[in-house]
Amino acid sequence: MTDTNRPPRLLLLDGHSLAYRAFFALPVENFSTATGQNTNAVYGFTSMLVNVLRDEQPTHVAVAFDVSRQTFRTEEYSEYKAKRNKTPGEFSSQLPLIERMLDSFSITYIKHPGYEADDIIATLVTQALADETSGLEVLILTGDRDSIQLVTDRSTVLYPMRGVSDLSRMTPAFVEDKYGVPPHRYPELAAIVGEQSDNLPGVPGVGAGFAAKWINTYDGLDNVIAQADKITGKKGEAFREHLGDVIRNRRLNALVRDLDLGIKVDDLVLTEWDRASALELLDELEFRGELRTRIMDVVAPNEDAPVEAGVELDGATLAPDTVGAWLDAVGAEQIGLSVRGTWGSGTGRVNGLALALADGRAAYVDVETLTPADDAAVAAWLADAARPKVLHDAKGPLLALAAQGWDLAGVVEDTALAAYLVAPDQRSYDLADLSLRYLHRELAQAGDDDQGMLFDEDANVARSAMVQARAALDLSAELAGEVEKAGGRNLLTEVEMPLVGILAGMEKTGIAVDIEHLEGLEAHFGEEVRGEAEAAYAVIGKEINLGSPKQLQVVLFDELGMPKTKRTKTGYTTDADALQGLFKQTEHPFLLHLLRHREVIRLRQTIEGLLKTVQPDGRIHTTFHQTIAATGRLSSTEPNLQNIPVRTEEGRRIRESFVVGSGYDSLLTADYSQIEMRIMAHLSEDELLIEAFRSGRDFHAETASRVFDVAPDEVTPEMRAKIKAMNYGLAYGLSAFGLSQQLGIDPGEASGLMKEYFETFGGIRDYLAGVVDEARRAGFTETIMGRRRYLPDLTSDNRMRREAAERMALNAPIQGSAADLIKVAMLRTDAALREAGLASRMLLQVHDELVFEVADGEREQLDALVRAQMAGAADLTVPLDVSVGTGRSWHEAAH
DNA sequence: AGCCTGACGTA
DNA sequence: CGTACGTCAGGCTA
Repeated sequence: MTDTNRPPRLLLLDGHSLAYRAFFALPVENFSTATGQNTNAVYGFTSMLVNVLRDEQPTHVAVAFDVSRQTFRTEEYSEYKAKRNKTPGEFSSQLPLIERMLDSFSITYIKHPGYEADDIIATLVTQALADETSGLEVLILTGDRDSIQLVTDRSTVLYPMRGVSDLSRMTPAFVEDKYGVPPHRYPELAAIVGEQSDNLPGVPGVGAGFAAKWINTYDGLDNVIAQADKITGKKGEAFREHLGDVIRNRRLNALVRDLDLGIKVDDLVLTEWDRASALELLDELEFRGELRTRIMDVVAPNEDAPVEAGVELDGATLAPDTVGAWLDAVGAEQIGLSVRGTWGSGTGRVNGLALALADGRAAYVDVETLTPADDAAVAAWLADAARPKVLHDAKGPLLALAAQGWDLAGVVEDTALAAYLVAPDQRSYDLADLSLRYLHRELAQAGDDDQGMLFDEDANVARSAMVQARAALDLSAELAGEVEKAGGRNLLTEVEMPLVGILAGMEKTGIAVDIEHLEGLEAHFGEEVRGEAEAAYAVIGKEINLGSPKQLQVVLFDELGMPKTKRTKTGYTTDADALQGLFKQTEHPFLLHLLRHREVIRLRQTIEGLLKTVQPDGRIHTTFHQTIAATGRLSSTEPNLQNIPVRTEEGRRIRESFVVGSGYDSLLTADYSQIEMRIMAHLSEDELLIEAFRSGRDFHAETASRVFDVAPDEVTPEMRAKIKAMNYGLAYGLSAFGLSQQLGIDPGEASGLMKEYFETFGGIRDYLAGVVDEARRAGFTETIMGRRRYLPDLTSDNRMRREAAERMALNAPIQGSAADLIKVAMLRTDAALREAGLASRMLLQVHDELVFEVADGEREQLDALVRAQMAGAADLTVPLDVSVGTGRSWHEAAH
């Protein structure tokens, strides 16, 4: 907890020297984003900064940077710092990122042409210490020893000892103890000894010990120089010989203390930081986990800064039998709702409900102590569509409430979905963040006594729930304009929000599992895992962990001397492709056992994972996430039912375990065929492609016949396979190299194939190029329904980043439009099921496929209904082809 | 314990 | 040097 009366403390950082240290301390290969931006220096610098902010609680902060290598020192002595390695580009590219990080923390950074960061720091220290009445303490965090001269009773240097975590606290006593001279004499000592890192040679053969002795004996370097002939021995001789160097060193290592920075210490007060832009940058840099949390915990708003009006919540836990009256008083006003409880795996419970209004009124309903009258009032209010409610992520609450026997209607805004449409790549509009901001303000306003209690006391469960309810309401207002601007209103109210109830239903229903069948498979594959492992050990004559790429590399490349495969960050890949390649070259039997071992252990793992998630009702209840995938797709977790094996025969046996539940007739699967290519045909308006789809014939064969200019019945399987790969790869931004890899043909042939393809389908070529151009211009891509994805990297100077963004720009409208389409299909199907009064139900969505459980006697009707609703989900220039199958299991229902 | 990496399953 | 996801085991660092 922060102390409002804490003493003023100025923290100064040498941005350049710290970042430079971090750059060499942290292995660059372990710190880079998916797009190739190195981040080790940003990471290390930020980590040091945040730790010091946390541990030292400064009130004022500034970061100084060097502008360039050219300073008055290099003018005076051209060799100054010349021995330093040429600054690597991997380092320089990170400096702007550090500046952006500081911007978002609202921390001032300062550069001054012709001078070094050290001089800026020295100037600020001098200013800060000049006013003796202010009581300002100074901390200097730097990796440059020149700053030791700035140490006084009121200013301390924090010097990183090794890596970026250990800081040595250099007080006057510490300096004197370590170097034998007081801080202000340190540069005199350094002048004699020299400074390797600045390429300032000192007196050969003279170390810190002798230098300190001379300085102390003669009272300062000036006197040592004046009485230089009194020093005897070889060292004295050397000193006299290198006197020029010493004098030059002393002149160069003196820090400039009177720069005109145009900034005062008072200007450096820490103010509230820009949370949204910080989060955005953390996302961009892919800083997750520990550092991210540390940043969020530490860089809190400062109480001295002007604070936005805190949330004024006038509310408490409602007394028995007063719930109805409270709700009546609210009437039809919009209300923020936060549900406390648990949900998932097909069940849930509610502990409490928090309600908040824009005018500050709030209430908490403790579900444990509800009277029957309260219960009825809550139930009626929740179910009343005319009482508008705002929630953040309504699906969980919906499930918890349903478990309690309560219906939820009148949800006018789900802020999690609104935020997703505004910023699908980010997690910036996080309700937890907004609530936390509010709680921090509450803490700042509350007395010191109850600060620590706010989070765990019972009353505070209610309090924080109400704050959260209010935060949802405020977030909704904050996002409203953004949603309009992003053109997402229609998607939000017509697609994403209505989908929530359907997903909740699917999760609650789950899918039945044949446990015995799964257990049989587990035993079967388990047997083979052991067999293959033994066979593999026998071949190489020892037992290793076959699941360890590290140990495998030793065996394959060192002991068996196989040719090196493609590089990974940590060595050479042992993935299935590479192992197959190695087998072709070496025919070593170990590889076959290893590959097979991988395959069966994976199958066994999948089965074990599934078995663990089967609930007491004999069904698996996945969780669908609606705000994860940047393109608009759903994702599925715990377990992921969108990646159940299907490609191999053995994999499909796992699909046999997903079966129709008791009381139902069968499973039905319905999927779109070539949905992405159809969308591409629609968006590109390529006549030939549209014609290919309208013909209703084998699409890949049809396109192959066009590309190779042969009659449809002369298309060979090879031709078809090549064009099929091309068709699928197009929407991903496939390169000639990638295509050649996949088809196992030479890059030249692949390149020729692509050229031929694009000449045949000119509309596709123009469309793909146009999509990227337009996205670069607008800053985002758009799907058929107007779902956006922002891609700022399209204008990046970094080729890797830019090209990665270009591939995303190619793919997002296509994958995203397909996502739009199947979401609409789900809504239409759900509505039609209800309209028709059918008991059949939707269970799963797998991107282009829906799985249903068919009620007795509804098979034909459901088949027709689903076909119609899926095919009619959009009106494209090409037909939407839907294939349907039914069977006892998911496998049998496939077609 | 928590995080990262490689490997691999799906559309 | 192909987009979008989630999960697992191994192994490193705290």
